[in-house]
Amino acid sequence: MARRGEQVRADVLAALLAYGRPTSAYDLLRDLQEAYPKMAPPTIYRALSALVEQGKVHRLESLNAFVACQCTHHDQAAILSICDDCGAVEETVAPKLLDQLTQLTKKSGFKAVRHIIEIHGRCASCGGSEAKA
Amino acid sequence: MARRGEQVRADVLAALLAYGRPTSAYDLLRDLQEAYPKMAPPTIYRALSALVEQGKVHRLESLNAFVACQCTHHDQAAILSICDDCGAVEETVAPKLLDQLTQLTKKSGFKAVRHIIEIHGRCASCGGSEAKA
DNA sequence: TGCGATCTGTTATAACATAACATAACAGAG
DNA sequence: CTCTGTTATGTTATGTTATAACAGATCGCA
Repeated sequence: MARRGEQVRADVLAALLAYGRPTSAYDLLRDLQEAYPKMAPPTIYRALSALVEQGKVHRLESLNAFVACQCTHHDQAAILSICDDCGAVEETVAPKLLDQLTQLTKKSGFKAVRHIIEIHGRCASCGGSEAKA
Repeated sequence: MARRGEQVRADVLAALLAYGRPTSAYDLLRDLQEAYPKMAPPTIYRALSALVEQGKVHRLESLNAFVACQCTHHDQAAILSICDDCGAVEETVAPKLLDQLTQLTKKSGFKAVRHIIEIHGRCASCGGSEAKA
C-alpha cells in the first residue's frame, strides 16, 4: 500500500494536465475511479494538497478548483488570470508586485505568508481586451 | 412578504458587524434563525450576494466566509489581509497596484474584471512583522 | 520479533452552495 | 377594483466541496 500514494499523485497530476483547465476535486475523483474504483474523496484531497505544496498544482480559491501549474515550477505565488468565459487560466509572475503587496500590509505590522491573487475577466480568445463578445 | 428582504439584509449585515471577523454563511444562518426560525440557506445567500454587490460585505474566497466592509464604501477591489491566527481581516486599498495587475494581464490580451487579492499571514497583535509567536 | 511512527484506505459526516419550484406582493391594464 | 404579469421571497430538496476519525498496512529500528 505504501507507494500507492505517489502513483495516485502522478495520476492526479496527469488528469489535471489532460484537462488543461480548472477542475474540481470531484471531477478528478470520477476520472481516477476508472483506475481505482473504490477511491474516496480524502485520497484525492491528500494528493492535491501534496501537489499544491510541491508547487505542481494551483488551487483556485475563487472556483474551488485545481489547475496544473503551467510554468516550470517557480516558488513564488502566481498571479492567476481566469477567463470566466472559457475557463482558461494563465499564470503570471511578478515578484515586485508581490513585494509591494507585502510592504503595503506590513505598514500595519502584518506579516504576509501566502498571497492569493486571482483575476477574473476574459481572455484574448474570448474577446478580452477589445470589445465584448 | 415584500420588504422582508431588506430587513433580512440589514440583519445579516448587523450580525456580520457584530462578529467583526470572517463568518460563514451557516453561522449567520444560525444567528438569524433566532429571529426567523424557518430561514433556509438560500435566504442567507441571497442577502449576502446583495450585500456583496453593494460593497457592504466582502467575500473571502479562501475561507468561504464573509466579512463586513470596514471602510467607508470604496468601489474598488480591496486587498484583504487575513490573520491565520486570530482571524482578523484588514482592508487596504491600492489603486495603483490594481492597475499594475490589470496592465500585467492585459499584455496577453486579458481583460480584468474582478480582482481577488487575499493575503494570509499574521497580524501585528499575533506577532506579525517581528518574531514567530 | 515487537514496537512505534507514518502513510494510506475507508466510512461517515460536516460544511458550503444552489437548483427548482411554490407563494406572496405589487404595479399597471382594463 | 380585480385581473394578470412580473418580480421578490420562501421552501424543499439536493448537489457540491471538504474533512474528521478511525482502521489497516508498511517500514525502520531496537
